[in-house]
Amino acid sequence: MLAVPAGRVVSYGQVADMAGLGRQARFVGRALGMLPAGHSVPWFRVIRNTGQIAFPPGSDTFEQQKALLMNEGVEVINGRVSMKRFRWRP
DNA sequence: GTTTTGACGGACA
DNA sequence: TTGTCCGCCAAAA
Repeated sequence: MLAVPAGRVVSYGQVADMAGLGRQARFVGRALGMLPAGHSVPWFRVIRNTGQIAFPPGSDTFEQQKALLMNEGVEVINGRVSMKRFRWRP
């Protein structure tokens, strides 16, 4: 499921692979953008493989996601999530 | 049926 | 680890 633990972020490819889509990460993004307003999917925890948010800095969605991630305890710097914390053990 | 864009991924510097 | 370039897949125009 798209249930990602709080304080943890997953890349689109991760979700795609988990959903069985394979390398269709784009499909995931499209599906998320197609989600209604009352969705129960933590889309804000879904970021790119590079650790950068899939939104241009300054966008409303970007700020929203950034705030949510920071709220979860994820370090968001310069519109980028410190994936060093998700690579190997800290 | 063909072309373009996209909430992307992986490799190289 | 971060930044940049190329390439892959599917949906929309």
